[in-house]
Amino acid sequence: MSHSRRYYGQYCGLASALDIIGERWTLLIVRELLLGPKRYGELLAALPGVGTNLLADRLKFLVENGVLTKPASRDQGYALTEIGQQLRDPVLKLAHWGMGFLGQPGEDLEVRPHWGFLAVQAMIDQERAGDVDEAYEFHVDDVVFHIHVVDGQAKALEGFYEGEAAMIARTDAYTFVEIGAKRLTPFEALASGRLSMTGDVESIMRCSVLLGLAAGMSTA
Amino acid sequence: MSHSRRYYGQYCGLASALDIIGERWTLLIVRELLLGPKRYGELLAALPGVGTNLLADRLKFLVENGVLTKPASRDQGYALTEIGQQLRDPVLKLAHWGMGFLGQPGEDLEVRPHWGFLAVQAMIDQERAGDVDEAYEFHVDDVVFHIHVVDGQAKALEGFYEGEAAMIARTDAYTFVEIGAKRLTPFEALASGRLSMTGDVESIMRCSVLLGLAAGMSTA
DNA sequence: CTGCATCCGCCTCGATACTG
DNA sequence: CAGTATCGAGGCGGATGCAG
Repeated sequence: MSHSRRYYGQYCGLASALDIIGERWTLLIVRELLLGPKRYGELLAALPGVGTNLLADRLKFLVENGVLTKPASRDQGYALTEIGQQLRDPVLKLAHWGMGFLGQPGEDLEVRPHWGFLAVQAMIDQERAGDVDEAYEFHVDDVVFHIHVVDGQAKALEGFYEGEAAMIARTDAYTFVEIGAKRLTPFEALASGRLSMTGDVESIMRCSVLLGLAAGMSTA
Repeated sequence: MSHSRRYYGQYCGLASALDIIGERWTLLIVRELLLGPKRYGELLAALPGVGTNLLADRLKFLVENGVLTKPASRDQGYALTEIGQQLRDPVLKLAHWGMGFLGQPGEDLEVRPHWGFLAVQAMIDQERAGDVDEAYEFHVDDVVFHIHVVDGQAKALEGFYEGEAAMIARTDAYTFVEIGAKRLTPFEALASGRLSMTGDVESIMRCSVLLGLAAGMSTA
């Protein structure tokens, strides 16, 4: 029973938030669960380097504090509660901010295709959602997700779009994140064959604008 | 000389962000600097419990990574860079989320009046900014700040409003944060004399709505 | 085999003392 | 006033053990 966890002891919202999700690994656990419920083993696999005890501790603590729910049955997983889901917005904002610090692709950095799904959610600038009804589909390695723009609102969803996507982009996880980090422009990725896109040119432009990738391309 | 700091080693925006601002105390340092430049000693005073060496380490690291600038002259302080300022949004979102976890006022919890300024910024829901041009002034202990709503945009600013505020609220730091945490309604605070308000009733209502405090009051 | 608890070496943290 | 040096305590990471 590990009592006497380190608290900041400040009557302030931020300090209070950090008392819950400020410890090492915690927000990365949340990141994984933002993409859907996951079992203990799946989390362990998605978080290389985490200690098994530490993961168990974090999960217990988050359950106790109403951020997560325990697996209901054997074949389910930990899931975010309503309160936990409310971390989506701040986490995406942090992720967006952090993209500017992504280092060299290099060596021992882990990449997972489904992180691309989070990257896209982080990159979406709702203010730039045009007044159209169309979808952009992304195939990152073996993971598929899409953005559906309708009524001036852009939503990111897992899986294929139920209908015909106005654009389909195919790439690998590494290239995808690299584009998000603006270490690589979509144009360069296309030219080097690491990215392929099909669809309407104007749709591609609208998608680029939506994701803040339009710099360096001809302005629409 | 910080050797071999702990990194997550994931090619992901969130992990990358946490490599920069994920360590203990770092986001609280950012919180303080969001309210303006501060010197080493001021930070030390605003962060009870932080070690002097740790504060120095964090500051050096944040400067090296372009989040902060060193004090330009002796009588200035550390300041956020452009990149550092971009943490405002995610930090405010986190602070807002964390208000739900604020514990009992109790005993040894530190409170600072200027945290109320951050709390207000975190509570503002821009979507609910009405189509008016008015300001709400807050006097929290000896700290004064105000919200100015104009063109459907609400801005929080330090100091007095240059003009006549449509509402003036006076309270102490503890009560203020307690209201933000929704452990206390403005109505209860008024009744117990811990909060006093002057101004137009409709303006007070609009301010309450803007800050998400209208629940339990008559809907406008 | 999955899900977690226990143990241990190491590194970070927090407090104090010290220096420019 | 603004940091640096040092050291005990405890959180972290990896290996291992154990129950369902």
